[in-house]
Amino acid sequence: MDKIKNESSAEEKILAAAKKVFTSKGMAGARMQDIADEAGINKALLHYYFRSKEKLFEVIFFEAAQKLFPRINLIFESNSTLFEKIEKFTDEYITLMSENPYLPLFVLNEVSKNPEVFMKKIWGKQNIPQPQKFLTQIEREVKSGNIKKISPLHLLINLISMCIFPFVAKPMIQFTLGLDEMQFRNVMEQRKKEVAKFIIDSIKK
Amino acid sequence: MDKIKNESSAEEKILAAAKKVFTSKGMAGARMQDIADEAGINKALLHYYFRSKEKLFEVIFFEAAQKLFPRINLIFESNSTLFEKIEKFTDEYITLMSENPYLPLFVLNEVSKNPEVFMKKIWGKQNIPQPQKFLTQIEREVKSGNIKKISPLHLLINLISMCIFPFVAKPMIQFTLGLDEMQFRNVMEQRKKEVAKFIIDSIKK
DNA sequence: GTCTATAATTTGATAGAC
DNA sequence: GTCTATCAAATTATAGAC
Repeated sequence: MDKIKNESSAEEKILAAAKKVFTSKGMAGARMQDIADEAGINKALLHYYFRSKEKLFEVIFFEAAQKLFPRINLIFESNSTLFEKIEKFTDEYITLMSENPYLPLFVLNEVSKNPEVFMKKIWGKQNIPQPQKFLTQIEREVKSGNIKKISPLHLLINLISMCIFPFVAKPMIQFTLGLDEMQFRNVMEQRKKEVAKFIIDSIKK
Repeated sequence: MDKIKNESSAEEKILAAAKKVFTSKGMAGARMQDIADEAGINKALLHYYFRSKEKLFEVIFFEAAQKLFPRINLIFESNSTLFEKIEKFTDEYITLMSENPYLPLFVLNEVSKNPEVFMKKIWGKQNIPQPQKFLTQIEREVKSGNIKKISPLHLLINLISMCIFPFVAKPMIQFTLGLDEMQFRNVMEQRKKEVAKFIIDSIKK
């Protein structure tokens, strides 16, 4: 129970190192030796705590996937108004991505390399995003004439695209626009409001 | 999946096979044996035509990268009006991505794993996207009061995000929205007009 | 040019001392 | 729990026959 807080345990060091190596190199590109070096421990110790590379990867991947997805539901299923949901989503989601910039590309890439496994293991439970309520709400707002006529599906895709893509294309954006780390962070900070404003401007009457 | 034609030369068969394997598994995950099998030839022949795995990868990667990027410039640097450029960009770009759905994730992923090499080798020449003209055009339209006040930078990021992201997140979107291949294609076809309309609705006065 | 066989290297995983 | 040493399998690359 009484752990010295400054020193993390071997298991914690391994998990932190594995997260760093897997998210930057991917499952196929990561080396157990890289993770051991990064954790400052021996390679054999990885197998002592986590049976295999695949087991270790799954721990990191599922933690990442759950960070990326389920929070969407909390917003979609709340009782806020449409505009409130849009503002809340952009703010919270871009905040989350800013804290884990490598996460979206890592998860999307691994998912696309193994869609079947992804579906079964991650969303076999209760984590499936249920955008239906959000889609229905948009349709209702359109029909009641509160917003312009727009496809709920495309509005949803637009919202998510504008929040996540900048992190997927981070190195590309930084290079083409000549942004250093701090400038990139600032631009993402601005987007929390800019994206919501952009969307609302497009759909409000 | 495309069958590799019997009458094409060995080199062509290898390139087609390498494209398929590399874009689906990435550099680290691809196996020379996979490529040889896919091409219907022997593994040694890969090394006869292309010295090493890395050389073969570079051919595929640079071809893919050039398909993804330089066409942007043609639109950005044309003399069309802002609205025309937006409509042209969404239409042409989504068409291009629909023809190569695996390309964006492949390129973005490999770029992020090696940003330095990417910068030097791909854009050391004349292929660097020059969005400056487009950004200036937006600023001019804002100042002259033709469109709403908006950050040119964020408008550019929004435009590209909405065009490319759906292909990066293709498996995720298909699963959460329950779309088969044909339905996904149809949704992307709709987006050619929907995205342009969405943007123009947001910025027009 | 294309193949079979094999070398050389990398890498995930284990054995066993402490 | 942690280490060193080592195995076994996978994988890139080459040699040499045809």
